[in-house]
Amino acid sequence: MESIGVQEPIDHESRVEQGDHKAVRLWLRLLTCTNLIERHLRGQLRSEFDITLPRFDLMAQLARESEGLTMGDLSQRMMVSGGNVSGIAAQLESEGLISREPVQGNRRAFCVTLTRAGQARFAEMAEAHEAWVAECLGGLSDSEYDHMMRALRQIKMEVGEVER
Amino acid sequence: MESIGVQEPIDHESRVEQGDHKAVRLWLRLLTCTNLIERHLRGQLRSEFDITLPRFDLMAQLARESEGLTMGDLSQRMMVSGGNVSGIAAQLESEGLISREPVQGNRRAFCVTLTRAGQARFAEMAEAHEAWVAECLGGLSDSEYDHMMRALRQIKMEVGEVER
DNA sequence: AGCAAACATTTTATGTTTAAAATATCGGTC
DNA sequence: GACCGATATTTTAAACATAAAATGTTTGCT
Repeated sequence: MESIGVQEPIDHESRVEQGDHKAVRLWLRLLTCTNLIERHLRGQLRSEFDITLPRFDLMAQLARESEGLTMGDLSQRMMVSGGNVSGIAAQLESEGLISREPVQGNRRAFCVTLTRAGQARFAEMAEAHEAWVAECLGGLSDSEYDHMMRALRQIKMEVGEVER
Repeated sequence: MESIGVQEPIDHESRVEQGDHKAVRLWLRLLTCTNLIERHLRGQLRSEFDITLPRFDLMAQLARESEGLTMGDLSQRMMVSGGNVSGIAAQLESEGLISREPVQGNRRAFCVTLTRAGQARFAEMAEAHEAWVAECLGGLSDSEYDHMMRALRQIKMEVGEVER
């Protein structure tokens, strides 16, 4: 016997119905797109570099700050909980890709930086990552790109206001 | 002592630098927005209804299909693995919000439906959920909304092509 | 009928993520 | 200098997520 529901390929967005309002429809499409891209990147990182997306993300933060970042900085920038960063950083440290050194004057904090090996490894990955993202998003025209950027900036602001 | 990096509010997008290309910049902004909204909804569902987002999502699928869905249908529509659905469904079932009954003619499959209690509970939550989403996305003009919807559809198609 | 392949689901092992509690440090106040 | 609230991090427990193996069912083929 067949599956009970529809047979076509289905995702968050396809199942929207009449009763749903515009905002919800947009939200589900946004969620679907982001999930699809994230899943793609995750798979590529795994198959090409045997690394997870969170680990790559942590290294990306450090690559942009040669001075290093504290655990709290990383938590904020990666938008994940502090406990999560602890775990991810522990793994990267054991692989020799990052180092955590005490901050003089504040014994609570660590200064996390990419090791030389980490820098080299990240450089490889970043190039591939950028190409993968371009495959997904590079097809937009300049105008579409600008519209998206503008709309997303506004959305970000509104969520920020709602949250307080 | 202060945090090592910048002091301003920071997220995925703010830390983009010159070297990054357009596609990456758009991707990070997309990711930031989706994460912010998802986090907001997750928190609201938790504080207002003491339910998690995955459980809400599963119930939302069922609410749209009064005939019920199989576990496989749910897995496809929620875009998560089958094993994951098993766990989430088990919890909802133990709370009496969904029921799983055998499908006549196919003893492998279950037909999962919302119980009467589940329907009532979901109706409350859906109304609040829609309002929360509207708070986040309702500020866009019709034109911006249309642009977003169109661009996202195209992105979805391109990712689909890349994936094969 | 017998058998292989596909299907629907659950189980298992592993890993991620969060919120909250625990630990330790810092800064200021009295 | 002792206390208290804020800060930085780690640990813990529970939920979530995946892939892969296991279980049982169905379908098609000979």
